[in-house]
Amino acid sequence: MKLSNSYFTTLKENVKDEESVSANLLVRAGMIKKSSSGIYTFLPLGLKTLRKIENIVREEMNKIDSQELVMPSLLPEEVYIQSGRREIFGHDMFTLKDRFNRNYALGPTHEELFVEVAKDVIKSYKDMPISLYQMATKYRDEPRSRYGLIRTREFVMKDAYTFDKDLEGLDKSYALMFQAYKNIFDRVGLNYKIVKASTGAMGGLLSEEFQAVCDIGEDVLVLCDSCGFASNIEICECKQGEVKCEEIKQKELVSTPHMKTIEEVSAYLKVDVKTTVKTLIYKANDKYYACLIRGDREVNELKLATLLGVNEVELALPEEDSKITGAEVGFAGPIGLNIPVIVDLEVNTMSNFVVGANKTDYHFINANLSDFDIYKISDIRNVCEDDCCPECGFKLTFKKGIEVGNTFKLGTKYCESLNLQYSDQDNTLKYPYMGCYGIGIARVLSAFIEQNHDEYGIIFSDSISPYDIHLIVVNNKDEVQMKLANSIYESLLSKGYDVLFDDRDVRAGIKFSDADLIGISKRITVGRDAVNNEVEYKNRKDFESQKYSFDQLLDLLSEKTN
RNA sequence: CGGGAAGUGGCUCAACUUGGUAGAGCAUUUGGUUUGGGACCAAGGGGUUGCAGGUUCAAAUCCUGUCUUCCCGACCA
Repeated sequence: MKLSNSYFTTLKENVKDEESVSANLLVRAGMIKKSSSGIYTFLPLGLKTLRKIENIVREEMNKIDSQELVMPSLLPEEVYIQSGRREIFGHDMFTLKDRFNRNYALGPTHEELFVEVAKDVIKSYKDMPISLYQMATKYRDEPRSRYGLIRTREFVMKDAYTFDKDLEGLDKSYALMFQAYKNIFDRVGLNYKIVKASTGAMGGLLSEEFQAVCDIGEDVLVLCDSCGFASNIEICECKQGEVKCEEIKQKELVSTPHMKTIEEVSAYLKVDVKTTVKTLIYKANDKYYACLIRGDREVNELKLATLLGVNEVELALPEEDSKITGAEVGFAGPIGLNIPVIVDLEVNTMSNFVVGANKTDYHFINANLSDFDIYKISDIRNVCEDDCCPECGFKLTFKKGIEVGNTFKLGTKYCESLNLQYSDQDNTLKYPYMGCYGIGIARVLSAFIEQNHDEYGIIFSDSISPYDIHLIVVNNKDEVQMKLANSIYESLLSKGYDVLFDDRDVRAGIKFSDADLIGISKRITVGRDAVNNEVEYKNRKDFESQKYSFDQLLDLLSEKTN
């Protein structure tokens, strides 16, 4: 592609309606353009890059004999009502009506349709395993779009689904897909971690996430360098010692005027935050529970919801809190409370601690577990960096991650709710075991840029660089340079390289800066050495370029490709 | 949905506090000088100041409403 006559636009400065590095670089490099919040146009250069990622994904899917198809985005709302997921998605689902007032939805995910498609071919145990995938646009009405392409309301996802006759088959299909995912992210060149995660609204037996390590990531990854343990914080178990001091003291009511937060209370009483216990009132299915965790910890709502067997829990509103405790918010405590009290495992090891007294401006000191009734004792807090690895007891490290891929062992859940059965060898009807596997294509692109850029722009890997080679002619009015550059361009094209040829009539500095910004992995510069039939070559990530004759360069390129 | 910030030419911003009818840099057009890291000189073009009301002789500026975007939180297969 010759730049002089193509759609190409770059910006010198960051734009004001993007904050993240990747979104700014994508906009400045002329790859994307915001249409509205969380909705973007992919411009030619951006689309080309996206296609590179898609093609890697396609190749790896095809390699494991997964077959591609495409589902519609516009679907009757009924599809989700039948599977019971209309309610689960709630406001996350875009819905609309057609001219006959029929209800439609823009598909947020496609398990239901894949089951319908699978029904047509799965009649017998002999018909499995089956593996299908698509690259399709998903629509989710996110309450808050964020970080450019990382959290959008319309996005392309590769989603794959496997159907097996039994759990053993699912394990095999899952392992194949899992390896394909590793291949994909390795080929892209992403720095990623695989962590255990919640099965969440998908339900199912196992969920693992492929997380691109990145400071703006929205997930917290809990990692152990010693044994390789890796988990999303949302489901990471807290390893808890049993050591407990004697309950030697009697509880004592003390005045703590206006001290509402744990920090204020511990500072006022001059005690370590670690000797305080906070009481949080949660609501689950309209019932209230008091949750006790150490003052400096935070409740893991997923663990709490799982413990109570509900889909979600929410913190009680201040007025509800006050009604239950009889005190202002900030003074809740377990003693004398008439709702069930759930004690975190860690609190179970504490004694002689500080808690709220259910009386405004008062706390108890030297309170103990024997001072109140306990409904349940369970792990309900988030793991912290001072905790030990639940597997091997070694020190944990925390990292932030962007979820770029997710693999689920769903089990028979969807096949049951959507009634997909097959005849097994013993002539009984059974439900297939399903797996589902997603990759957010544009998220991969954004996460990659977050990880691979410098002060000048993007630094693409060879594998997802929009073009193989960026060819610059320093002075397009210089006949010698232009002639050499043109012959190199033609020659590279004929050898199958995809080349972006900057033949614009602009100053060299502009060409170099644009090249740095858009980040094509390899660069050939035709300049003053053209008279000696020499050109310069460098990788985007290198500082210095090297001089080569074109023939030498061709050899070099083919070596690198092979 | 709560809290915060911001909407002024294609982009980044100034003028707003203290009302007087919009300005700079970049981009763009023309001419000239330049030509290996975002050049310089000269001359142009381009804006109903997000939108709608209100106050006023007069509104980018003050008031009210509304829309949009970003950030923090809530939420998130």
